[in-house]
Amino acid sequence: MKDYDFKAIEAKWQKYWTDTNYGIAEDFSDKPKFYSLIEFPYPSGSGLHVGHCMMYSAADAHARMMRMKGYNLMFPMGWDAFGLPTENYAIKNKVKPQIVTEQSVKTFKKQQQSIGYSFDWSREINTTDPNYYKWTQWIFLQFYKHAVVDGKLIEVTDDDTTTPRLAFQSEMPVNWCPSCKIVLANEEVINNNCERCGAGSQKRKQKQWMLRITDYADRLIKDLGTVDYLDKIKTQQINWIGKSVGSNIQFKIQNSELKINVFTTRADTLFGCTYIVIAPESDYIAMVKDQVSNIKEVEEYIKKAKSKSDIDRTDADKDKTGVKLEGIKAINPINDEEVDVYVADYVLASYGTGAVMAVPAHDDRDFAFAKKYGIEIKQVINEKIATSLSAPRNDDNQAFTDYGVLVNSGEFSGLTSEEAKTKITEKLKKDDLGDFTTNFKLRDWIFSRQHYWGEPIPIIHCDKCGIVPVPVDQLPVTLPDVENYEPTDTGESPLAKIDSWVNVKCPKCNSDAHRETDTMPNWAGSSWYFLRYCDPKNDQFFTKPTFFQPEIEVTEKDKKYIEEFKAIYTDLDQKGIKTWAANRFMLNGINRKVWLPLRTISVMGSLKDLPVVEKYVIDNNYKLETVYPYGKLFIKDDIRFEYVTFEEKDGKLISFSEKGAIQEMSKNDLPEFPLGVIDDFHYRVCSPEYNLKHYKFISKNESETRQGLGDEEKIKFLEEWLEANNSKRLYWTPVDLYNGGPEHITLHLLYSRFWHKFLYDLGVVPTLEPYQKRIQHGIILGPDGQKMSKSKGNVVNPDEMVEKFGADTLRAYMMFIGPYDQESAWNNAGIMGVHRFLKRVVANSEKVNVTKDTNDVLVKLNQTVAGVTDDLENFQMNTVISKLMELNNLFEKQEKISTESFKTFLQILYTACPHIASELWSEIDNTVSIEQTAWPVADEKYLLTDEVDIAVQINGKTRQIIKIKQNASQEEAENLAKADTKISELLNGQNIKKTVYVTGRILNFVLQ
RNA sequence: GCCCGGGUGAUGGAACGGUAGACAUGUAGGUCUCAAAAACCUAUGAGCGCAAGCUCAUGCGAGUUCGAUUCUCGCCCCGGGCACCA
Repeated sequence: MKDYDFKAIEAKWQKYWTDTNYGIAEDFSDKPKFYSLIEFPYPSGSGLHVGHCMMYSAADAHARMMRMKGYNLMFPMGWDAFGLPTENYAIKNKVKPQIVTEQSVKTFKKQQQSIGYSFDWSREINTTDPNYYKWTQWIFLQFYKHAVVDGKLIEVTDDDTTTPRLAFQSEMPVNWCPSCKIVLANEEVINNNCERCGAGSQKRKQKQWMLRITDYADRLIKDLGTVDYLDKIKTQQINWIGKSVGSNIQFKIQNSELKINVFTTRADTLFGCTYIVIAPESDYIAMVKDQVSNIKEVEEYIKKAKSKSDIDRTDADKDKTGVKLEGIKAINPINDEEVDVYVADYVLASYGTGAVMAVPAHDDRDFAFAKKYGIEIKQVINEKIATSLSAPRNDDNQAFTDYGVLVNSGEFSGLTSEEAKTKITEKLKKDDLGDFTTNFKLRDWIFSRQHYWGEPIPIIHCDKCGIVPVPVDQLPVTLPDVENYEPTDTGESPLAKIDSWVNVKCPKCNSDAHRETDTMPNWAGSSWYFLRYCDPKNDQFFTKPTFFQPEIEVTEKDKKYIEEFKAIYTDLDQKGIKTWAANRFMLNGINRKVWLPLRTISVMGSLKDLPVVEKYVIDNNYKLETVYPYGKLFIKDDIRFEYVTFEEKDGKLISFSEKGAIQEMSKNDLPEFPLGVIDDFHYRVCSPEYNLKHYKFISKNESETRQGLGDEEKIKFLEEWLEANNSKRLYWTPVDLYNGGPEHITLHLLYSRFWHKFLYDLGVVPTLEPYQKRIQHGIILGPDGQKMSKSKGNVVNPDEMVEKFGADTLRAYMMFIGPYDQESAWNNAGIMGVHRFLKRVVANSEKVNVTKDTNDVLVKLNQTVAGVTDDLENFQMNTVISKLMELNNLFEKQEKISTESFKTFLQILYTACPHIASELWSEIDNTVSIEQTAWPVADEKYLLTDEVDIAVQINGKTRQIIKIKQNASQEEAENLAKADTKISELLNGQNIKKTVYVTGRILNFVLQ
């Protein structure tokens, strides 16, 4: 029997892939592009984790299939190498972090290559490479040089000190980790402890660089509607941003000019307000100080509150405390009632206005506080159902926090909460005592770190000129060599000690100045790395052109169409009908595919008077008729559009491609869009202006000077432009599939989406969102079901597994271990089973011969091809392997296996186990190597077999299995079933009330 | 408290509303061996039965259906995220 010498086989094929440049993606290929991105690792000294292997193995299998399917696939790898562990190692061992990083990268790369992942090594990037971080710094400078004003990105001149820049310095109470000696971002503080080392964090005030992510908060929520992420991921992002729509309401302070501004989402409860509360840190305290008679007591309380740790402050269960401000009263602007003012630490200074109106009857927190301090509880909302029994419920021991109908609210009594929120705020607005407003939980991003191993912030401080950005042509600002990497106790970065680096001349006035010594957090480099892969060696990466951004203007005509489509889609929604369409834009052969809801195309078509969707036939059996002339490009405003619509035929979606060829699509290929009523946002996505904005690739100046040109000339201009060196980025983006860990779905994903939107506004990236689709892998636990950790001694080392069982076994086991997105525990017996499977494959290869397979084998083979293709596309990796095992088990039972069948089996096995599949293939066929072959397609003929087993049921219970022609009629089936002795006995003499027959599945006799 | 997931044999897990438990592990018995390992074969949800077969089984309780692991409602438990965010 043949030996399975995996070591020799794997070495041989890994060398072959390197020699033949397998995995290197081609820029501007004629093939359709597919950008498959996996999160790049932090190269730690301890080497690759099996969790990495899980993601790489699955993504590599998918990538290899996509290449065989004819895609020009980019599957790059790089290193997110700035960060604390490296710095800490450097401090401890007195080694340069650069050296530590280099060694770790070497280890990682060697490990990845030993498992045979087909990364495009020609695009390898490293965030610590000055040629890389030059552009991280460039982006930072753009943040500094720009501001969002009235929803539009504008440039800010260097001497402008008033416009709120997107990167700015601020004296901030920051989270200080006394152990790491570092300022932590809010997001890095978990339960008041440092996310890295677990030490308790402290509050400190320090000047920090900040990024104004809050200016993008709304768009970060809205644009989630255009991408294909799991609901779970979308909700988590939405919750994190925490948008809250409400009102600001002003309470005048009696005998004073001062007004206290409060934020509330429940303006409808304003009549029930019996006191107001301000946060201990609030600036209002200083403003009212002189009028407060018990100011000593108040200051004492504030001091105490500030000294409490966040964990005590934010524990919702703890007893509420506070102090009344004696001597002052606030005036409720809706009814001019006097209410007391309290200071209490259950109100946060950092959210809203730092002050709230308290309505104890309708808010749990206010209720608890009012009970404790004996404050009046005034009922103003009744439950809708209980309107007739208008008895107040002041004695209950909880607040009624739902919406209802207003009572005791003057002219507003009888309104619903929803109505009253608007009406009350409108009235206040008239009196200049309130307005509608929106708040976010998301805070601006603290972007400074006081460490060595990060990108230097490219800023120079000059005594005369103030903050001066480093001129772009002087980038990168590189890290100097340092003797000692320890951060200073003053909270400054170790860079501050390097005089030769710090002291520079001001680029503006040439007088003495000094460099910013803070560095960036390690979220910086990872916020745009996927762009660099597209064009990793370009030293003019983010330069011209700036894209023209037209104003979005809604015309009367547009409004009419919005109404029209609102009606249509509301109707479709109510019927529970879902619609999809793909919209593909062709630009000089560059294929940009955007999946959009059908209505998008409709709206676009209508607005531009294009007959895309002309007729709807809406009845019980929904049918959509498209009359768009398929295959024809048309040109509008510099853009070549091409529509691809889908039609449902015989339960399958048929797409009409540009060449007029009909291509079948699986429904799974298309994301489902929730069909809600079109709002302003959907309109914007749908509007042609929006899409123009998306795909306009010429500079504003160019556009203005070229307005007189004909379409042909414009296209020519575009073609020329695309040949310019920036176009690789446009060719590859957006990322079609982004694969990563669950731990990154709030921070990294949010940050990189924010950067991308900013870059989009700058006009240097062509898409609104960086990632079209995001999936995530589950975590691999140790054999004991615990999280793997060195201290628990349950770490599985991938090197050992490769040594013991081979790379193919490890890869296949990583796919087989469990559902891709769920956590799974490592099982040593499990990997043995997979290894056994591969040994059996090798054994079966000896039975390959010129022979004809039985129908059973051909049926199973084709089912496997169809099933595995589907599973790989959906990352259902565990069933990919089990289906291969099933087929192999069937092969085992055969005397001989035909060459053709075995070759097909090897092609699909190749995705998971490329080494052994390549080897066995080369033994059978030396004319072409396996990775050059086209992905097999299941033969329909074998998917529908002549004979099938169907279940015969009586009253829904299976009583017999009979063999029957696949497409037998109900009559034939019934006769055959009744001829069966068991069935006939059971049916004997009984009345058949009804018969249900599902072709090829079941036959059910209902008796009685 | 709020928002997402998820509950199926001894175990990891499969099942377009249509034969529940594929595939793998484990266990038991067997073949081969002086013996063991490896490999291979057989059995393996529970209960009843000599057998044919029957009954019960997908967290619990209802509902829709000829038929529910799958859809709907209520409840219980587990995991993840957010959490005094007004």
